[in-house]
Amino acid sequence: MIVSTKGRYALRVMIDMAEHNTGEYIRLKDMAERQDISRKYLESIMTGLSKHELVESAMGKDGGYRLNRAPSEYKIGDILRVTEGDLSPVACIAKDEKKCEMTNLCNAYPFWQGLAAQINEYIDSYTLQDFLKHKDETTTCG
Amino acid sequence: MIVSTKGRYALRVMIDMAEHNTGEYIRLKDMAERQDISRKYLESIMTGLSKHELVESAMGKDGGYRLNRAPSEYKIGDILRVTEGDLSPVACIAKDEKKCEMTNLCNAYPFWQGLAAQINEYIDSYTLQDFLKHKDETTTCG
DNA sequence: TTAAACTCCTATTGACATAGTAGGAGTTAA
DNA sequence: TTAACTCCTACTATGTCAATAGGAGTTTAA
Repeated sequence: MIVSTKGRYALRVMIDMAEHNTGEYIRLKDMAERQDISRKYLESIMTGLSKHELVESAMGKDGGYRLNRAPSEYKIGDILRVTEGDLSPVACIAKDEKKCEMTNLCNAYPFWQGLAAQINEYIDSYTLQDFLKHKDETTTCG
Repeated sequence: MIVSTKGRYALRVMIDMAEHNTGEYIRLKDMAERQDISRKYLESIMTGLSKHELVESAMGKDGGYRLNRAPSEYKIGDILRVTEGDLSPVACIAKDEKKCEMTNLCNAYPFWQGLAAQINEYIDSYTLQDFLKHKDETTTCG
């Protein structure tokens, strides 16, 4: 599995935020309820998104999270890469993998690189805007 | 990770068999040594490939495994799907997954379906023939 | 006919990642 | 000052991965 629950939740929540994008901070509690995700678990996801500056957070009463930029400025790839850490389809491609000593011998290596490129190209070809209900009809998702 | 060690080994071994494709049965021991894979672990991989009729096996002395058809008749996707079982990039797309009750609500679902389609298209666009050293130069991998 | 060389089958194991849970400390606006 | 939040660290149950282990069954050649 290339994208875990965490990544799927992150995407859903970001869509949720785009749909409720009034400029006000959105309460974590509300997002958790709408998306049927445990409040505690969603917390850890939002912290990650916030640290990577995909969202802004505000503490205290009337605090919460809000988007940083227009929905069309969020590539889905950015959201997934931040929450998942690594989207490599195979271990021997992953960044933190100690360089596979068979790389030069392995006929399959370029094949895996090509697959990774395909995947990143796809997920970077959509933005949050594409997931909004009243979106531009010229782009359809999937 | 969409493709585990098992799938990568399976591909490497199938390439190995294509490179030593004389019509004779190839000893598991030899493949394991050439590819630096544990004999016992490779056993379980070969059993799977054999059960799905991607290779033929012969027991007893001078037994082993051999390809069933020409290297150009093996789509990489077939090899990977058989050994990995499921290549879905996300759990909510997987065949054996109990149907996600949010499917109709979830704006992201078609996006994931599209990603799965991309991946399958890519891995089905190559065959074992593309990995042979003296291959036709018009197709290059990766 | 016997034994070598192989495939085939069913556990078992250690390591790691996933998907949360738990509890509380810190922050801010009303 | 207190309610309602975010933020932080640690813990746990479950499952999958990547093997390993041991032996049963099969076939061919000497």
